[in-house]
Amino acid sequence: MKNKRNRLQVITEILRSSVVGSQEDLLRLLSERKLNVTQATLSRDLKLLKVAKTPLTNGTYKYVLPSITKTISPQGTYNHLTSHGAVLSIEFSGQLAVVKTKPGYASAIAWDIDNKGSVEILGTIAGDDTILIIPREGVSREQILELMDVTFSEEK
Amino acid sequence: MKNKRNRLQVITEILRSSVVGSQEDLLRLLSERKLNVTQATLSRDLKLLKVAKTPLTNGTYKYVLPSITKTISPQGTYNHLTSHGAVLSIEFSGQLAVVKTKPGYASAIAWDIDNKGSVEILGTIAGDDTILIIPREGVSREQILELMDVTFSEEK
DNA sequence: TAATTTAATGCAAATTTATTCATATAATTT
DNA sequence: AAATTATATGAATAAATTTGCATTAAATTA
Repeated sequence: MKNKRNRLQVITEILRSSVVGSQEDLLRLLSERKLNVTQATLSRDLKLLKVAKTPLTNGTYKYVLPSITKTISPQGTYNHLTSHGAVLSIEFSGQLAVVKTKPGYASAIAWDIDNKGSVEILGTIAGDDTILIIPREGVSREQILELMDVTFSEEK
Repeated sequence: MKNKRNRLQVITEILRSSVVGSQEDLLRLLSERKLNVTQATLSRDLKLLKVAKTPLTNGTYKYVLPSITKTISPQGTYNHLTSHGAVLSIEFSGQLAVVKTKPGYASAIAWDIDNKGSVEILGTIAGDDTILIIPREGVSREQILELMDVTFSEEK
């Protein structure tokens, strides 16, 4: 149904603010907020959000969210972009964007990005399977995502 | 018995260098190295080592070591690291770290860094004798140095 | 609008992981 | 050294998680 987006959001909020050790616990916390799903759905949600289960020093476990920026549009543009082709993921660190590609594809893709001639992007550096994008100052992450989406959705 | 210490060591080495998605897989990899235990023991070992199970983008899972390896934490500076071997220097510029290596070594070393699977590092780009390391947001220079130290001081 | 495709979800089975209980080995104490 | 205590481990089992299949709702297309 259409609660998914919201549910994912609530899950990240919960995991950010409390120690949850099992999917059943999470299930309870969700139902307290009137979100009723089954544990199976939760398993899929956590997989989607890339939430890891990690042991704590006190002998229990905790579900932990991937570091900060990853959750931008879990379903939106960037899946679109990564679902097909050689671009595997895009993540951000500060002003920079890091694009992961299939091995060997990076320079080819970087060329595409460069030749798009967007003012938003100052330049790129490509390795074998990684591209570093240096955006111009003041350019937002969303703008970059948008740009990448446009750049790569054409050729699908 | 008294193989425990050794076994834990081997487990960390395996997890550091390959993608392991289940305890059964790990079981197999261990027995290839003549270490035969049951899954129960493995579960305890992983708990002890605080190894987390995290979903990957490709739909599978991976066991990842905690990033701050407190078990072996040599506080030796990085000349420890650079004193022998192919890594010549590490310097920082803004958020980025630049590693200088002997000519030709960069990609090999970058591979090691990548396969350490540390959350702190978003990705690396290697040329011939230079590696660019892109740390995740909020990661300090000290953390990177520490990480590099652990990665390269241990076995080599 | 009807037909078709796609996405979300529950249920139940399968798989994976954690734990209980029993036992053996090593370490410590008397 | 014997007795006691602590640690490590396997076998079996329990608990937790993941997945295949079926179904329904939503979106898309004809």
